[in-house]
Amino acid sequence: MGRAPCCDKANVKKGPWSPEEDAKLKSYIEQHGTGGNWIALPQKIGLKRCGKSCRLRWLNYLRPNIKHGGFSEEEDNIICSLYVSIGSRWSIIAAQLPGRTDNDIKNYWNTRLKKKLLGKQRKEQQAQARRVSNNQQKQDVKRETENLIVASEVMINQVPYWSSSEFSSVPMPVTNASSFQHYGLNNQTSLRSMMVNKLEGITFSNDHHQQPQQPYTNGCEIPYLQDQVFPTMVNHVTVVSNENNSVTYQPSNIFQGFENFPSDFCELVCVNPQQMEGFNYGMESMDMSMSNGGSTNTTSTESTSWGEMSSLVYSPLVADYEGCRQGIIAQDHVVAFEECKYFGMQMQ
DNA sequence: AACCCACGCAACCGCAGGGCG
DNA sequence: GCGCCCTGCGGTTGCGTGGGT
Repeated sequence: MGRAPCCDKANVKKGPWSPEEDAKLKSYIEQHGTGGNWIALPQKIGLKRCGKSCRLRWLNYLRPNIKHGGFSEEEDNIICSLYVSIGSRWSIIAAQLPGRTDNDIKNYWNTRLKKKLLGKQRKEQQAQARRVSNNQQKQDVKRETENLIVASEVMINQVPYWSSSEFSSVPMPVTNASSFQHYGLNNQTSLRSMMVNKLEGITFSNDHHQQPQQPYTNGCEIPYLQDQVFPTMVNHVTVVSNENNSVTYQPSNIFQGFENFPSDFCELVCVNPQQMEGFNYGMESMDMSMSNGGSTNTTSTESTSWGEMSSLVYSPLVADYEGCRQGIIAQDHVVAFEECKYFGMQMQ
């Protein structure tokens, strides 16, 4: 017993649409609308097409104000930043790009942007491999590799770090994809306003070398960056004991709920973990800490200043891409990404 | 000129989720 | 609560085309 077909496949034409079919469909919908029933539409028009096919044709091609090809640098930026933020949620990404369809963006990403970014990433890796020639750097690589192994094991086992007994008593912040829907964050404007609202009362510091404890309105504190090895997707929450014995919680894993987060990124993390440094909390103007493998140990002598981190404001994968770098600077096209990170911290 | 291959794009397929009886 | 129907979405496929040999 399979699912009933949506149409009589024997009497349905498949393949490319002819100009006549396009004209029929377009004129009918412009005059009568879809009637809320795509399945019945082709019969009304006299088209031997599946209703789903009609819908697709209309949405992706015949609909007014559709743009095809010729993606601008600005659109590239938006796509990159949103992909980093939410993954392959093409319909959401398309909603931020007037005149673009999810199918178009998906194709554009798969055929161009992905290759472009991965190509740059590989070049970076090769260049870095050449740079790693002195002993100190070799030691760094060894250390980071060890951390990668630990992180990779966790990722492979898919055991959320917060499920460990170590964190069992810690109220874990949760952010997931549905959070966006819950807050009606279906467009950039609402995302932005949401962010603005949430940021009220928060003081930002541009001097990342200071050690302020920026109080949050919800009582959460943002500790000074004390140590940093390399953050990974599994390395997002730390309990930090401060000098005054108060406890602060670090931001959450922003990918919770994004189980299908792009494999490209997993690949990149595994291949070149250090490249992912700063990926998660690279908010340029917020003091947020990185910590070591989710450990509560904050006594490491290794440290990375926010001055360094600010150069990794964004996923290096994307940051490698000049267009996206510009987008970061402009701060206009990374709203969703920042909010993903921000919600990871705020929605506790 | 013929063939091969890679690429880009349009379209298809299957699944998930919501609405409704 | 259950099942059916429909829509929407994301992944995948297949065809057309252009460049290289």
